[in-house]
Formats: sequence, C-alpha cells, structure tokens
Amino acid sequence: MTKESGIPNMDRLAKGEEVMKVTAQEEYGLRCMLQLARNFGREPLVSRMISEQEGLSIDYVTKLLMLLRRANLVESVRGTKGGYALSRDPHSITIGQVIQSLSTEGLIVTSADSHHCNHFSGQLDECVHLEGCGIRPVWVTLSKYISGLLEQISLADLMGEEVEVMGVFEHVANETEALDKQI
Amino acid sequence: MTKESGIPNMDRLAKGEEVMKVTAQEEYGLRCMLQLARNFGREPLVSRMISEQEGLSIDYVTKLLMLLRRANLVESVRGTKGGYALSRDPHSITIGQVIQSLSTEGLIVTSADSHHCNHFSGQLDECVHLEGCGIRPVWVTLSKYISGLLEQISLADLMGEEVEVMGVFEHVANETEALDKQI
DNA sequence: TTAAATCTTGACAAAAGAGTCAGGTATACC
DNA sequence: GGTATACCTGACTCTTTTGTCAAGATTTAA
Repeated sequence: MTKESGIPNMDRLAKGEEVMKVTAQEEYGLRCMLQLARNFGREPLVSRMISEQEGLSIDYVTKLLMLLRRANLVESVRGTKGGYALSRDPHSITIGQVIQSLSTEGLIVTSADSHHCNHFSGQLDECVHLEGCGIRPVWVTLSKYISGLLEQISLADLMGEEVEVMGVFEHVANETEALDKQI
Repeated sequence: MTKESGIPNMDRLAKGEEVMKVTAQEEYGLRCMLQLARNFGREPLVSRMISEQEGLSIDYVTKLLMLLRRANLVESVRGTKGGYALSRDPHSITIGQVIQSLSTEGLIVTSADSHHCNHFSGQLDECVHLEGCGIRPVWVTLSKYISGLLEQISLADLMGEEVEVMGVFEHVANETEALDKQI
C-alpha cells in the first residue's frame, strides 16, 4: 500500500490516468441497444434512424445489430415497415449481456485456466506464472467488480436522464460491495 | 435493476462473460516491472534475464522497458554490467502509474471532455450525447473503481505469493469502497 | 408484377496494436 | 585501442479491429 491511500477519488482521477479499454463495438453497440430500449413497444426502428441518432454509418449500425441479433438480444423484420426491436423487455436485458455479445474477447480472470491467462502466454504455450502469479489478483479483483456491476444494471436503468442514471449507479455500486463481502 | 441482483459473484462470473481489455503492453510491461521490483537493491537486471523469466523475446522486453524508462519508472545502465533497475523503491510505485505509462489510451471517464467521449464520436466531430449520456455513468463508475484500486496498490504489494497478494487486495478493495462513500 | 424500402452477408480496405529486426551507441575489461 | 556485452532507436511486418461496400433476399403496397 502506498502513502497515497488516503487521497480522495477526485484527486486520484485528476492525474488523467487511462486504463482498460472499452472497444468501439462495445460502446457503439450498447448505444444502439439503448436506442432500441427507448423505442420498446413501438414500431421497429430502422437502421437509418439509429444511424442518424448516433452519428454512425448505416452500414456500421447494421453490422452491430447483426451481432446483437445473433446473440438473441434483438429481433429484425425485413421489408418495408421492417426494422429492429429488442427481443424482450429492457428491464430483463443486462448491460453485461449486451457488452458480452459485442466483445470478441476481454478481461475475465477467475482462475489459471481463464481466457486471460491463456491469452497472455508470451512466446510459450503456457503462461510462465500459471502456478502462482503476483498480477492475477489485480485482474481478478477488477473482473469481479466489473462483471458484478454490469450484471446488475439493465438497459431500462440507463433510459433516464444522466443525473438520474448516475444515482442508480451509486446505489447499485454500494449493493455490489455489500454482496462481495458476504462471500 | 434486474431480478438477478441477489445472485452471488461466483454464479455471475460462471457465465463466462468477458469484458474490458487489458492490452499486451500493459500486461507484459507490468510483469517486467514486477521482475525489477523483486530484484530491487541488487545489480541491474539485463533484458535477457527478464525475457527468459517471462517467456518473451528480448527485443520485445527491450521495447517495453523503453516505455517504462521514458515514464521515469525505470533506469538503465549501458554496457557490460549494464541492465535495468527501478528508479525508486517498489513501495512508492503504484500499479496505476505503471499501467498508465504502458497504455496508449484507455478507459477513463470523469466528464464530457474526457478521452473516452472524445474518442467515440462516430462519424462526427463530437459525440452526439455530450450534453447527456445514459451510458457515461457506466464507465464513470467503473473508472472510479479501477483507478481508485490501481492507485492504492504498489509493486511491493505484488511481490509475495499469490495467496498473500490476494489477501492484500481484499483488504484494499474494502478500503476503496469506504473511501468512495465518504465523498 | 413491379417498385421501393429494408434487412443479410461476405468480402474488402483502412487503422491500430503487437512484435521483430538491423544498425547504432555506450561501457567495462583486457 | 580492441572486443564483448548490453542498451537505444526507428523502421518494418504481421495480426486484429474498425468500418465500408456491393450484391442479394424479403416484405409491403400500388
């Protein structure tokens, strides 16, 4: 532990450190889902509309929606009057499910045979540190928190104004922590 | 919030969701730093040694150490008897500092003018949602937690056996949460 | 039956990230 | 001085990710 331990978040963040990536597919795909969530219950939304509202090309939106459709989160209707719609209520779709269906691979570390440890094996077939790794606890801790949080938030939770949504998060973040401690 | 809210972590993680990336540079660079940390106080460590211990090519290790040297985390000595060493005590180098110096760009969201919002602007110059974004709270919440955690852990904290290190993390994770709630 | 609107698909091009290579510079030791 | 060891650097290649394109299939409606 370092002497900085007592510095409040705002100070720590002010340093501008930037770490851990969200891919374009995850970000833009989630935004498309939010458009569909806001449209839930109405006529299907056409890709041109989403494209305009998100500042993305129609073709790209199409590609993202295809990924989401294949994950059964979205349904499509062809032809005139066609378009896209969520395949179920936005309350029952977590952002974890959305992000996962959009990410090729990513961070998740729970054990030595996890994707992360297999992926970063250097020139060898197996990571040198499989049997004991000083760094794994870093990613394990972050993974737990991240997936815990993402599984607790639904698309419906993101549909309000930003201030309200932020409130939801503060509440859920506390719940997640409480949950973690029980285990 | 979804009905899954009460499911313990292990169940949530078992689904195998994989989200948010750690780049190769971050992972391997951090490992090199850990090698240097374990060698702290002794003769400088040559890149060949690190290369062998990590299963990476010498050239690649060299490249990573160059990034770390430019961030003033590492010092190098040329010539016979040369090598690399931490530029200061492993207790005073946080993994946040390490990761940051290794990452080209990544997730950090604290406001509308953050890197994240500038980066994901689609075809336009500015993100459509700058004035109010339902998704930003997701990344803001994760960013806070991640950078909070990374700034509280030092290289020295990672030098022990994996089980011990995991213990440190459980302790620090709780502290971070407590800290967040004060604000 | 034809036209218009819209989704479907796979191939492709552009950009970013990962990792290698070759030629150069500094230091220690004989 | 000469030689061996080791760092320094930028250019280059390979792979993955991002985003576009073109040709096809389905549905509605006139």
